[in-house]
Amino acid sequence: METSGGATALAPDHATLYMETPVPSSSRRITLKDLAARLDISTATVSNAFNRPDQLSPALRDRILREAKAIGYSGPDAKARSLRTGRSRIIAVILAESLTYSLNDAVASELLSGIAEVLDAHGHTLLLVSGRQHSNRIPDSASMADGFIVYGLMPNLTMLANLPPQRPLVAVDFEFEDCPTVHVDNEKASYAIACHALTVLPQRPAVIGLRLTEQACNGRITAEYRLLAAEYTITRHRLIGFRRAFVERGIDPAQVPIWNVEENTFTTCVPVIKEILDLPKDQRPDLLLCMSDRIALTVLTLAEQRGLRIPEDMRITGFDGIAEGQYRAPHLTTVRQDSVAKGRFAASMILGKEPMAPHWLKTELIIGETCP
Amino acid sequence: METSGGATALAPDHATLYMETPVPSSSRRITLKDLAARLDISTATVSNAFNRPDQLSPALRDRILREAKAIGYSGPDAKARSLRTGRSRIIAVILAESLTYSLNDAVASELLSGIAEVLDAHGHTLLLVSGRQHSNRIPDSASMADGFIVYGLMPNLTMLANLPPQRPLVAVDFEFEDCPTVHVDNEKASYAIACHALTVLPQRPAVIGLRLTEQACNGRITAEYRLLAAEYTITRHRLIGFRRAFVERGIDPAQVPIWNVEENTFTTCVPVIKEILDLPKDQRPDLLLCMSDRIALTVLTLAEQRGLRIPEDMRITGFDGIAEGQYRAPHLTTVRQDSVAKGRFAASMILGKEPMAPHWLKTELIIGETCP
DNA sequence: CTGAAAGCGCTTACAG
DNA sequence: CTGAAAGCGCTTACAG
Repeated sequence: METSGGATALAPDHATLYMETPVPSSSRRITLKDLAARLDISTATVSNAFNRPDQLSPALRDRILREAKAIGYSGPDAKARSLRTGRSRIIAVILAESLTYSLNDAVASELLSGIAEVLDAHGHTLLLVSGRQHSNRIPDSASMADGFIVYGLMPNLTMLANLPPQRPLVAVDFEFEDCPTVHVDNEKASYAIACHALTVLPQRPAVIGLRLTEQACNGRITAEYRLLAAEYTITRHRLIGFRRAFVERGIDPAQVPIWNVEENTFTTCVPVIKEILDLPKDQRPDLLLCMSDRIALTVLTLAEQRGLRIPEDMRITGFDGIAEGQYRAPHLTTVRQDSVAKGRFAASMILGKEPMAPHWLKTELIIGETCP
Repeated sequence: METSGGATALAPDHATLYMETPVPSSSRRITLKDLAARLDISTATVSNAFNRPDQLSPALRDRILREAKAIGYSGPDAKARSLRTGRSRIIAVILAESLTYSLNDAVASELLSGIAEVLDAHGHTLLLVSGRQHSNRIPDSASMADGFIVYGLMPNLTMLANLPPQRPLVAVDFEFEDCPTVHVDNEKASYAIACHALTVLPQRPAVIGLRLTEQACNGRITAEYRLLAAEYTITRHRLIGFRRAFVERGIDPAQVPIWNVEENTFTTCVPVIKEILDLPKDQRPDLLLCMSDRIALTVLTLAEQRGLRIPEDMRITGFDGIAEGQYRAPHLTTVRQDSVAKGRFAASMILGKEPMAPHWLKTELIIGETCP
């Protein structure tokens, strides 16, 4: 008598039972073929029972489903099905940042929510991939995806070039070759918020940027730093918008100091902001245009701790319009970009519900008390 | 001459080229078999070139890889491989809450970070599934996963019963049959923080709980509500811990009012907290034990807006120890549970790096200025 | 309404 | 070090 692999110590006792009834032993997975054999019908019919109810009589279908339940067959194997049909019903989201950062960042989380919502509504599922740790290719398992949504400019574009061919690819917030992009007009939005902020003419305006420089710079951007070209970072577009507004108001952009933070997190922002807030009063900016809400909110927190009055002592603007900015008083003056909508749209494109074409979402100026 | 589907307008010009060299036309996907045929070697050897470098000479392998690149073959198809090997290298995380909630909740995000980090380090990938929308079974695509991490008690446990058999399952923060759980001792942690809070004896202690009742209740829990049994919610354990501390300090728990919120979000908490803060001064609690940091932080924000002094007018404690609670002054007094570590451990178990056995993580009392 | 047969693209003993 | 062959579990024209 052969023993089947994985049998427990009890197996021998049940051997005769197994010999009489051809139920596959618990060690082997039950397949559609087993089910067909037990019912003495073709595998095609069993397959139809699960996938095309209209292709067989209700009575037969019922018998099949009942028997499936009885022998513990939980439906066609997804791996086999995906090979056969060529589709996995999985969409991969490739994040330019680390997963840890992305999952804890409000903007990325909102984007993912929007994507997940649409995928879910269409029976698809979301696979999370970081573009950071893996150098040249996504992990093997991710290449099962039917399509790819790429969020943010990857440090290494060869990963995108190595994606399995002929599968849809949508870029979010950056341009990549001729693949369609979902994004907002960062320059226009920044120009708008700067124009609003400059209706009250500041004595000492300043900017806190996000990853603006070629070499890492967590602090004031001095002459020795070179700014990234606009195709490498959306924040460069925001800077262009700010500068255009400065010029229009008769302020020489070259005279406006720019600080930079390397990562959009509380921890990374704190030292830079402290440096600014601890400046002597006559050098401390009275207007701070921040390139994200996370930065602006951190300014707000630290400024309050120092007893600064907002907006009397310092006017502050953000960018993004995350929920947290509206949770507290004073409310943040900011530009809202609807990241959930961005995600929804990208997902709709990948699923073919929207044409694969560049798409711009509108932004909205939100005037709060930090810069009325 | 046959035209191949998907050919561009230029194709006819290249027809003779295609006829001379048997490169698969661009319309058909290139397979390992094609590559083997072109090199006149077996598919086994090509497969080995990608999967088992030690099984063939470096020279041959090099030739294979070079030719692969030349014809645009980007490696073995993941779908076929997963069928053949039986493994997908995908781990599904099933979230009891909606994806939108989970992605925007700090505790869930930290858990996911921890999971992603470990999966990534072992070449696995994370599939996100919500346990909410789908009634009885996970979406088909999710059943490709090699293992399942389930976070939080599902509204419908039959989904877990319908998971493909014989694949590892780890529960986080709840108990499910005999599958291993990663969790913290909520009762003990709550007892500890309540003991700390009660070292200063309050006049009017109160509790803000999270989903404590059988029927939805967003407000004060009155006699008509029944509390959920402890097996249905971890917050019930937290309440038990609080009550034990009350009793020890000579406070009758039945005299301590309990408010409840239905969801751990700013928006849902606000009306409940306003109700409490707007109580006449002599009825307003002077100690508020909150069952999450999100609740406690919202109390803090709204209390400050009303000009209440924290902790003089009201002492506040939280639960979870999310980063946001330490970003602002006053710092939150809370219990830190290391959700990242929880995620790491659950992922390690699923991958077989840790024994599949119940695991308790320690918690840590953090004493901030909201309840010194 | 049902079934026989081919084949999706790979990996893996196994033999040489 | 290399190759011939089986087969993972399904779905899909196609024929009846």
